[in-house]
Amino acid sequence: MEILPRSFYDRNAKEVAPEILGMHLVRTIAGETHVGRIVEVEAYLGPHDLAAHTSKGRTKRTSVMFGPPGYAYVYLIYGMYHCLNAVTGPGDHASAVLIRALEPISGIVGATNGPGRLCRAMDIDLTLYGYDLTLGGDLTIARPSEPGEPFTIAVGPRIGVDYAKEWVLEPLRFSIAGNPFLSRR
DNA sequence: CCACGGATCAGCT
DNA sequence: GCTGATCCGTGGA
Repeated sequence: MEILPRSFYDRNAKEVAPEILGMHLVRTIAGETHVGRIVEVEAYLGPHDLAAHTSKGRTKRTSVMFGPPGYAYVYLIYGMYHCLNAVTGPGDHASAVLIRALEPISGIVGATNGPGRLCRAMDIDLTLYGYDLTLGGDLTIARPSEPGEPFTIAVGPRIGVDYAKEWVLEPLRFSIAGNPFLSRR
């Protein structure tokens, strides 16, 4: 199992997003390891992308995205759910990839087909805001040692961004075609 | 200070 | 398909 290095994240979110499909999200809590295969993601490109949180400028909430890539951007949505992103680049480009769905591999309890649900199942909250994903610590992303079955990548518009004007239909949602653990819709 | 709304989900009709 | 839950970041006064 190879921990993805910072150079993996140090590219445009549009390039990183399809390549992160099939990678393993590894969460360690109190010595227990939970592993899920990433099957659905969305790219948020930067301040010019009206669907991205960084389009509102640099704030305390979004500050981690304005820094170097390879860190976790976790935020609270609708007062009840957390969402996990990996900050991408290049450099301090203020872009990120949202992890939307996982296929359970080991140790996972609860549903993981949706960004809010997977954070609940993996016990991901604001304490992991800004966590370095390249350390191989409590939260990391790794290339599985077994490549697994080849898959087709499905592309479509992002979910829940109706406010984003001309960006609503941008094909920035990537998923493993036909995977049974995709989020609904 | 106060008001607003969201990168969601579950439950009901 | 529609709505309520639930709360903090954000922006305007």
